[in-house]
Amino acid sequence: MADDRLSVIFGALADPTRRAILARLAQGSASVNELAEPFAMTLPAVSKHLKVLERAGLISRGREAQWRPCKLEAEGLQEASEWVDRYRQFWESSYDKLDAHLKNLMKGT
Amino acid sequence: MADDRLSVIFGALADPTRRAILARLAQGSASVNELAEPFAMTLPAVSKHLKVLERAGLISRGREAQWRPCKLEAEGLQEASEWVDRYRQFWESSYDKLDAHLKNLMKGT
DNA sequence: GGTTTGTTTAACGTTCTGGTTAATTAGCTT
DNA sequence: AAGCTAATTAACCAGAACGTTAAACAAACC
Repeated sequence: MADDRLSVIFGALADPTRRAILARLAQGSASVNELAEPFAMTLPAVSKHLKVLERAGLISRGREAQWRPCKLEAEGLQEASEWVDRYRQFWESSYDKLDAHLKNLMKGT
Repeated sequence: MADDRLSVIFGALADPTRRAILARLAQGSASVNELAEPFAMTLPAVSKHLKVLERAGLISRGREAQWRPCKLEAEGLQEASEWVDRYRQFWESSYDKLDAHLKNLMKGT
């Protein structure tokens, strides 16, 4: 994967485990063990995912005794959103959207 | 990369060449050769990128004589946007945002 | 039918990813 | 100091990603 900001961010989002970690962190900070718990993989694997997320600016890691609490970070998400949003006008006016809308109308009657 | 919808979409976006192709297609359909022109890579490489984008539902490809015109497709972009938007409330209320806002105010005076 | 133009497929090499196990670091507890 | 718990690092492996060149396919053109 290329190492420019957006590639790193989207690359980080391109994994279901990492997206699940973000979803979990949206409800509040958690330790590595807590984050790892739902997954059928070893701790080092999760640790690597966290490093990827951190590099992408999607999480940050603190330090509290021997725990390394992770929290969701706005920066990366915001950058991703800003990029995608540049295309919003495109799909909002697209035929697909119109088509879906029409189908919905017909289903309703 | 995992093969679930979102991973495929974000994976496709995690490459500057592919994002550049999407940016180009936002201004209208183009043939493979036209799309390849700005890049310092061979045609087969571009062809592969297009296949990735197609698989992600970010573009579609038609057929016109020996040309294979590509056009931007709303579907994939929309899905990406919907996912990211679930976190919008998060970063919009974040300290970072507030901080940036305050800095802006101070810069303005 | 042969050539030219546009594009894809095949085969291959290198680097990156995502996982493993084993060893290590860091900090608390006794 | 020894031992426990939390987490990371190191070394390794299989498979995927991204590029190459060479060959094949498709459709127009002479």
